[in-house]
Amino acid sequence: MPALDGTVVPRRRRLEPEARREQILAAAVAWFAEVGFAGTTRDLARRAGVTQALLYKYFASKAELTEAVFERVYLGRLDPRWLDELRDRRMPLHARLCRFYRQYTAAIFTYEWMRIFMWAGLAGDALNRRYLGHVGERLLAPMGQEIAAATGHAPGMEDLWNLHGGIVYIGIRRFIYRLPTPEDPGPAIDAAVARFLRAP
Amino acid sequence: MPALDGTVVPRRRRLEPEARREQILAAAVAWFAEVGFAGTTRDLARRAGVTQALLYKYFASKAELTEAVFERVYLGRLDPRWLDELRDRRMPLHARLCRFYRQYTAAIFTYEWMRIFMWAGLAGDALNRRYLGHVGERLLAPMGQEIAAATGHAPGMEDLWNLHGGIVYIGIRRFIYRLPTPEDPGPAIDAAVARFLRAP
DNA sequence: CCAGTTGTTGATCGTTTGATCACCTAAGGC
DNA sequence: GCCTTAGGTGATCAAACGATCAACAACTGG
Repeated sequence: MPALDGTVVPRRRRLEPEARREQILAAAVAWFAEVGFAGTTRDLARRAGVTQALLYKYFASKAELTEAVFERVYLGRLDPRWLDELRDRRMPLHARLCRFYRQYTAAIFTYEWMRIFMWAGLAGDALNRRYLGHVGERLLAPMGQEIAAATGHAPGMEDLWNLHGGIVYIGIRRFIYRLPTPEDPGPAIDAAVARFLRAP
Repeated sequence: MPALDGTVVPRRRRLEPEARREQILAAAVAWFAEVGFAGTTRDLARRAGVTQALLYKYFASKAELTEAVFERVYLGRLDPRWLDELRDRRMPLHARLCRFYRQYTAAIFTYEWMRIFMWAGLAGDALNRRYLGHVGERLLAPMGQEIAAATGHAPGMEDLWNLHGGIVYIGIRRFIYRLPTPEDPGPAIDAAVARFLRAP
């Protein structure tokens, strides 16, 4: 089909199934992050640049598509090396905590992750609670052990959640409430960690 | 209409418009808090114990109903006396901050408020940002002045948001993520305030 | 160049949604 | 008791929703 400028503009572009599925999934992540899982498949298809019917060639239902969005967003987000580095006592505790939270926030302070995590939390998704259970047991608890070993005083889990929440709240302010926040959360993280360690 | 047990069960109960509107609004707050504003008017009506058509005798549209839910949830939630008490220097700073955050969390740590606030935040509601702007300018900023006056060192706004976020995150864990938290947030608040004031 | 494969589409189905209507009936004044 | 008022209901509409299907057309191998 020749366009006005003479170039050929095919109305349909055939993609390999893998590429097309990836394109739809990426659009779904962005779309559901913005409007939540109540967003319609028609608007999603328009945003992805495909027809609504095509969605159902790659995902059997809307539920299966949202499931794929969950997996994409959650999977591989927590780097197992973080725990090893948290426990590497060759480095001062303060530096380890700052490094961890800079890495952690670099991983989750994205528009897609923060918002989909919050949508899923409100919807009562189980994956959400499992993720936070993992954070508490596999990250915060060991972190508490390191703090106890270095300072001689073991913080309670509620103290650790307070440290964690104060830092994560930066991302909530920015991506959920769309309030202005420092471009780089690093200094705020350092200050929060310093305050936390200064206390007995 | 006589029921099986002989008592008269009127199929329709007439209520004064004020009482009926209040009943619907209360049900709407609870319902939208649970499932978000994408919840259907039919399910809401069933929950309120009225017919769906009746909703539209008291609210012109679903948008007007959600607007009323917003007002109900937001309005009068911030007590102006809190600011006065924060500035009352006859009491030690530490005690003032603890008292404030105990009152503040007592006001907002409810299933309805926390969840509707989060739903509205994700939806991009303007009332949400206005509320948090108010918190920053009318509560956190004066709080910073009091801390500066008492300790000789003025905290930055980002530090204050960190204190605030760490405490609010208790409510987020409980009502948004449905994770177990201490029944009484008081001790955690005291500890967070103590840590914050101990730092220079 | 052509035929077969298959990625893609427009049209459409049944259901659910917000919203409206004519009609019904409970309650209060006489 | 009766009649007027007004709170409440069942039925229904148009639009939007998730999902399906036959038909189309872009690419591949020959």
